[in-house]
Amino acid sequence: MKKVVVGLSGGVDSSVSAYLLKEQGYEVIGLFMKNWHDDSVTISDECPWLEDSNDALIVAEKLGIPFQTVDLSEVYKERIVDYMFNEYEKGRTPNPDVLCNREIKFDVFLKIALQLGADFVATGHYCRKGSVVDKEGNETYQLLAGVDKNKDQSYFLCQLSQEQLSKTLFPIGELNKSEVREIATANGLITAYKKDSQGLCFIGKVRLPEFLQQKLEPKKGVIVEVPPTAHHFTDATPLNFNSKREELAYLSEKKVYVESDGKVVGEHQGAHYFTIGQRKGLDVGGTKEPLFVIETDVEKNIIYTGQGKMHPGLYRQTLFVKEEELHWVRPDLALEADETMQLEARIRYRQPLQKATLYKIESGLYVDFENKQSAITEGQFVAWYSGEELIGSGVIS
RNA sequence: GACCUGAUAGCUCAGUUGGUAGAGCAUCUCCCUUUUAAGGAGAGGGUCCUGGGUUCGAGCCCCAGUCAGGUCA
Repeated sequence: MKKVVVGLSGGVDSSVSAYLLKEQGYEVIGLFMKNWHDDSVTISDECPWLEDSNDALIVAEKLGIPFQTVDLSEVYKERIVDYMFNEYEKGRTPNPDVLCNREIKFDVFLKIALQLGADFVATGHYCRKGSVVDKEGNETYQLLAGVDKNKDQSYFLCQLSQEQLSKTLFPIGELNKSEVREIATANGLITAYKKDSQGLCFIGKVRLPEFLQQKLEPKKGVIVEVPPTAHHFTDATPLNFNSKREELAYLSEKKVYVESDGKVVGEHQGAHYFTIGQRKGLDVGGTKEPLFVIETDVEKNIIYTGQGKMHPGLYRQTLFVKEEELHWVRPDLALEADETMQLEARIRYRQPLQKATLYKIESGLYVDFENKQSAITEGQFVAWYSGEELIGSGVIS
């Protein structure tokens, strides 16, 4: 009998995952990860992890499976929280949950599971695992979107490797959320109607500026509004490029603003608390349309904004991923320099997939979108899909 | 120095023939969402520059003043 360790979070998804595995005849062990216990930074008043671990325990008892708790908060802080601070300090906008999957759930946690003698780990993610076998008989695993299109969480797993996928099961990937709740209800799992978790996994909902102030000191700077008539947007694009590379390099360039490109419209408490595309929190009124952040300069501590959702500063057609920040879930499909691939991609969770063309060069990969994208943000992950399959991902430069 | 225009929510402004005020933006809350954002819905918020006067009643009319911008000598 194959042995599976399920990460029981105290939510309905992982509860049902455990139930399904048991039904399928696996020997199931429930393991609760405690990764954070500083409640001072969370918005919710209670002590969420205590309640969650308790729910996880009750579910495990109901299912009659062994249950343990592991405290991974030390390594979580090192690999996730510190990474967050570092990224924000550099003016980038990290995605801690993508890292959490790569570094914690499918690394540290996976290793613990293997030490417990498990053949697999399982989670309550809405995604599926498939596989293809080549002529020599080598099996390559596929990361597929969850059947529930509204809940598909494949994006958060975009950094997983073949090694990690090989030891992973996603029991609820074929189900819709409503079906998951039905199963939970039908089997008397107390998590059946528990509200979906939100915010940073394990930490919960935080007010980001307050959270970041633990490490990043506030410092006053100016907010500049750049008019749509600024030269950055009106300069004619060169028509003749010597090569596709040159064109992509041009299209992927970030605009560089200086204070005199616009007028000072307000003051902020630190450019590193803001991200591109952000509207709330600028505290600048008096405009006809809302102001959106089009760029942050953490060196000079200036926030550049543009008026209206359609401001040209918000849009870019092409982005670049550095070679060292490029990851192929399907290494067998990895591009060689000068190769291209037409598929679809997204630059944030739940964004509808966008038609794009990948273009590989020695130093990295261009993702060239058919339509210009709003708020392409450094530090976030771009993930590309062929149909339902997530092929690869990378950090946006 | 004279004249003109303006002074209304945190900001930018609208306010009909005088009947105790509105819109956008901002802010807050909620919804959505296992990142950051975005998005959706709601809410709060005004000595209508000050002081007089006319009127049953003034943000709107009259007078004086203060401040801001402009024009002319």
